[in-house]
Amino acid sequence: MSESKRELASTFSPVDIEGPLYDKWVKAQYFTADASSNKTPFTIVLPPPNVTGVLHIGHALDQTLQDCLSRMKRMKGFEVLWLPGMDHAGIATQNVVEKQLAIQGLSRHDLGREEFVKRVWEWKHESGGAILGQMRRLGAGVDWSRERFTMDEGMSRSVVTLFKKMFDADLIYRAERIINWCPRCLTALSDIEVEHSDDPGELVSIRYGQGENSVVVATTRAETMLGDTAVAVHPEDARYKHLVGTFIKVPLIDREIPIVADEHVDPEFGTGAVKVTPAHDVNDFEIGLRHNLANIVILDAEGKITNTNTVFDGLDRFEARKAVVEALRDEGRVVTEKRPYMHAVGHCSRCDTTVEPRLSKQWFVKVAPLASASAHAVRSGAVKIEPETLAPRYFDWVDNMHDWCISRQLWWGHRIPVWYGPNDEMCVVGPDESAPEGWTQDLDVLDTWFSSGQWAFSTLGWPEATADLKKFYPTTVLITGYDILFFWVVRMMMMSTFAMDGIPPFHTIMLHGLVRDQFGKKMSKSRGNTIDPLEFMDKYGADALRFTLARGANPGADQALAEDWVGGSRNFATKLWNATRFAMMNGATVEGALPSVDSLNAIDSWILSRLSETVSEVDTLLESFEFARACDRIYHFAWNDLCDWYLELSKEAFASGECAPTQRVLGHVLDQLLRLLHPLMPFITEELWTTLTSGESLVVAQWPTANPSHINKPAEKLIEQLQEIITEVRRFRNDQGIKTSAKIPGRFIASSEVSAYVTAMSFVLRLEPGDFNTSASLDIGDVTVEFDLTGSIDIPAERARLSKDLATAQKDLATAQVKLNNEGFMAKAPEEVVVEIRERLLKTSADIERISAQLASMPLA
RNA sequence: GGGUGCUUAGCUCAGUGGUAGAGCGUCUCGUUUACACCGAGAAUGUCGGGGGUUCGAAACCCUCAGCGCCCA
Repeated sequence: MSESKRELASTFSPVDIEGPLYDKWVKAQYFTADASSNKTPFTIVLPPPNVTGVLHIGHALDQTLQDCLSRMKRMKGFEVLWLPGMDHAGIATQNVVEKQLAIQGLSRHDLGREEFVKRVWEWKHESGGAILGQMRRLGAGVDWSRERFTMDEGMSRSVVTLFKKMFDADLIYRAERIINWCPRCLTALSDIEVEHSDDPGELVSIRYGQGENSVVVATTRAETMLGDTAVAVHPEDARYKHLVGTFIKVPLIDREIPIVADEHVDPEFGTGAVKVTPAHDVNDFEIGLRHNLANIVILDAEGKITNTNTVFDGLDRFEARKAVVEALRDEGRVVTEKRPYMHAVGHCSRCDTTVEPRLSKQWFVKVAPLASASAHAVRSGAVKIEPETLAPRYFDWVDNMHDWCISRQLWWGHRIPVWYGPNDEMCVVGPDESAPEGWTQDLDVLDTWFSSGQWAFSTLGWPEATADLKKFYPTTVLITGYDILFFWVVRMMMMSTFAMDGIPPFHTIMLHGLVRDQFGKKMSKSRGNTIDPLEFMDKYGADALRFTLARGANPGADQALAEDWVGGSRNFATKLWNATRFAMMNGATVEGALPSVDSLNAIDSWILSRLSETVSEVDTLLESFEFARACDRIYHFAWNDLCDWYLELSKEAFASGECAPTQRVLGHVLDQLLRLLHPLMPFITEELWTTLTSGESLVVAQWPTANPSHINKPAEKLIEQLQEIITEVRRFRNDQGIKTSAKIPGRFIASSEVSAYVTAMSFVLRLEPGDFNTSASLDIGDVTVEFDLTGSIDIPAERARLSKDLATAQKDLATAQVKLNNEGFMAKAPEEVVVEIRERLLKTSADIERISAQLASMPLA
């Protein structure tokens, strides 16, 4: 890959280098972790993407951050394991294959369960996991030798083992409850798979009963009245006290139902009386339990009215709703109708169908003990949430969790390891056990989260006591979006803590935000503002996309992303490319010892000082997950310090040939900078570094460390002075309309240390010293610059510039004076602040004097 | 309804007590042998409103307004 002294192409083309470099890294097995090493482990498990998914911009962000940390840790000498894989996404995957079958006019029932599952596996082998290839494009340095899938053999064993263990610990039970049912997917859903939105509906008030004993109830789901088994009022509600204990007739079906008193009825809502449909509403179900009400199921699995012996049987729930209201209106029972009436409606997170609360026998995880252990792990400090501002969200969730419905009426997934005997016996069958002859297995499968919740330990070989598990559990840090804190992170916490004898799955949970469009709006297909990371990688390179995402990643905060920003990062890559090219053309080298600090000029000393400061800052920032700020530091060091100033100030040395120390210093600075940037932009840094140093690979190179002996404040101060002088001269030239490229007669009159750098400055400023008659001069502090503008000086422009500077200085002076004249300030402000203000006063006074003199000596026109 | 976050330059965002910053965009000039995916220079903010604490507030406290997110 890296012949020494190879020249870099004049333009940088990401797509040409990225693929081959990634292949090189994988082939060299840099990403393969060694469980037998004695290095300190650093483990990250990749939040497993969905097997049906493609790489979206959120993955790109998530993986960029993980890759950045794991590459840095590898360079720091840790035994890094970043473990990849996918989950089997029960509903989503089944949907994909069912859609394919539908094209042939087939349903999964036509194939039968066994054949259908076989088809799903075939689909997975052929088309599943496109995202894994896309991760390679991004440069994700994961350990492919340890890739896992939630349905693979090892993980399946883990799932069955843990199910049994939890069952034996009374943490899993089967019960008839109201669950969220998707009438399209025909399966139960857990609470978190339901998304609520405020939708327009209709609030209908209906009169039950006759005359004085009638009661008006309000509902948005009129059709459920067919399943009503009570009317409930608040026990203290004077309006209804006399009716409690009496019976009333449900219209249309003429069923007699009791009027019951229940604390949970809100007397303020509607008329204060509510209809109770225990089989089709969670709250009503609770009321039903308290009052021994019958549960009458009036909707079938597909959401059609059933078993009511009315004309409504067979109607879809939404048609039935209209028809029921119509029939009630005909009977004069509709008191009021509010339309539109906004109310919260649950939707299936997979297909958006309105979810139906349904009474059904399902398997549940009893979460209370697990959730409290998970909460404790964070409260006790065993697990840290970054940024900690997001911890309250975590606690909100774990402290108020409902039992978790884990059974799904699907075919694709881990089949529940429970078998039933001929006389309603039941047993849980572990991995190496078999069910009694003639018994049949539960038809349902487990929620996908039940297996992905085990990701942190089952991927390492649990329940076997493997070397991986010993070396790499618990994992070091989990990096994921705050949006799945409740979905996945909490489940990992619960299941890991239980399975691994109380040891939580990670030391730190690092949460990042979501990627939004360039105006900060949420991306969605319907808005049409989605961003395809692959497209950006094609156009600007993976490094550019990564750097842009990392640069936007402020802790816990969402970030906006626009194509222009990615273009900007590409420009940064090109800048680095050209800077390295220029450096190599001028003999930059990493050979030999770095010259001793004392022997260096201030320019070389300064860049080494800035490098050390940058290395130290970036290291601290990355260790504390401050990706955005780390990127910013590197960007400004590379572009401003290195390219704008150091390279420019060194050009004179290169031109003169007296540049041996500078060649070595420049080689060192680039070497260190490329190392520092490698975790963020792995491809271009690798290409440049191997070319510059002939080293094997940055992936396994050592992470840079700050050198305290390189910190040189006097040199920094001096270079700042040079920068000020150069900037002032440039301003002057600009105001005088002199082209940047034009060489003009100019010389410095400087005492002090500055005088040693007048040649370098003259080179940068294109000033030619020599004998000439001064026609204009510029005072900058204690340095004067004289020019020969052959009489063509633009007086008004110069006067305007000086006047502006004068105004600024006068304003600064006034501010400083006010402070120093303030008794409170003088008495209470810390000494160093007072000193600072005094210095400011002196400097601005001197500036004012100088500028005033210049203005005074200037002709008026 | 409960909780929580945000409001700083045209846009997107940093900035947790001492003269307001970045990237992009805008304006002027410029093909100077690393780079026009560039260089030089410039403009732009009563830091959402009001009150308070403090010698000093974008930052701390109170309050109002607007926007967002999570949960019900």
